[in-house]
Amino acid sequence: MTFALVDCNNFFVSCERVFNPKLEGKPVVVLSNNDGCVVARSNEAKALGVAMGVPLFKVEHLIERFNIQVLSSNYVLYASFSSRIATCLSRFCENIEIYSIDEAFLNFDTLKPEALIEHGIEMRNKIKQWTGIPVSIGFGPTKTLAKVANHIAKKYSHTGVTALISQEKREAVLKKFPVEEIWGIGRKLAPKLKQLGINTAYELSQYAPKLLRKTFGVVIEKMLYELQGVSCLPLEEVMPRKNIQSSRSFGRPVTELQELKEAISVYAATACEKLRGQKSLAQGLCIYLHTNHYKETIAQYVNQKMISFSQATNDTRVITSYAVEMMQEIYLSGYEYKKCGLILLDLIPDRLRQTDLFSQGLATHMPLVMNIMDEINKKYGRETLSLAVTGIRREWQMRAEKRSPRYTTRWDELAVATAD
DNA sequence: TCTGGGGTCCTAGGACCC
DNA sequence: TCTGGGGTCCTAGGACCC
Repeated sequence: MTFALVDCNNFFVSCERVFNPKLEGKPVVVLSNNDGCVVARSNEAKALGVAMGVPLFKVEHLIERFNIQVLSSNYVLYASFSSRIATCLSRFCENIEIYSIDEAFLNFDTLKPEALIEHGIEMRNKIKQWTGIPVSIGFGPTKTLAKVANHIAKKYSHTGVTALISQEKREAVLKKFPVEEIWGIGRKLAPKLKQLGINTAYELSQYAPKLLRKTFGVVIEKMLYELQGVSCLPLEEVMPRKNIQSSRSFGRPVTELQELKEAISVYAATACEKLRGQKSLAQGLCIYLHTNHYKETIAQYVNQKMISFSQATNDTRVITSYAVEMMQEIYLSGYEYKKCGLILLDLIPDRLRQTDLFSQGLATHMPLVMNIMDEINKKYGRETLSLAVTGIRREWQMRAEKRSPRYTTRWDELAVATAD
């Protein structure tokens, strides 16, 4: 087996730079929703000590002192770059797993090991040329080793491409690779492994598999084999979601039921659009709301409610009306709410649609109305059509004060070429 | 003042059954 | 009174990822 992992460098920052070249060479960070945390950093910002995931207010001093450029996140723009990159990749390989917005695994079993690096460099150059986004590429006999290779490529390689195929090279690299940097070893597991004397990826790969499984479970056992070059994690090309969640923190504390109903309706519309996009139906729905648990001085309230539908659906109107009703049931007045959200549960393919015995006429029309709504929104921009219950003023909506224009998906926000 | 959002998989424990 | 053992299904919670 030969896997490649293609990973975009500082993805969100790179997207911003494509349309705003003045950001090139400068320290730049991109913020999470609500402008809360740092979720992407340019190399320059990393070098200044801005940590991943840090709340903005904690690095305010660095931003001021070093004049770091700060941007709100623009997910519509990033998603559009992501799909362009996926299109490029499909020119090089038929078997692709889109792992996240900025990463993809590719299968290259048919390519000779000697040819990998050259092939990688060509892919990298083409992606840069066609989309403007720099990527790093790692090759390995397993997904975990491709991840390690990608890490090495990003950190040490001039070409941005690394292959870890031969036994000797793999061992040499793993002996210097800290155990906490392995894909799947997080903040809790790393100290436990170190207590057992496992400090490097190599030491993990040489541990007794059965003992490891007993202490940490099957996930870590698979990791051990993956590090040895035995593939346990297959390429998963199509991954329809099993649940779809939509939620946001509010831009300000929310106390009124009316606003919560608006918010949950907006999230329902987003989630249902995704649901139809992956051609699924939901069989259940969970909604939740809570106050700000970081604020110890205010009264706290957390609640959720879950239901199963009698008939699987992807109709925004049906799901919204359930969501609004459920919100009414779990809402209590007198609290300052920070966030609410909704999860569509137990998704199944929509070809399994069961028409209800008692509502045949209506049921057959429902998909059509939703399809038309999706088409219109796709053509004329998000929320050209929406349900009235989602509200107009939406004062509760999150902050995004420094967002760049949606250059690639809105006619009115296209980039403009000027002569200055 | 200011602390994201959306996922996956695994496991332990309870309820229930034979 | 005996209070075993194995199986399934469900759920909540933990850990991790980007």
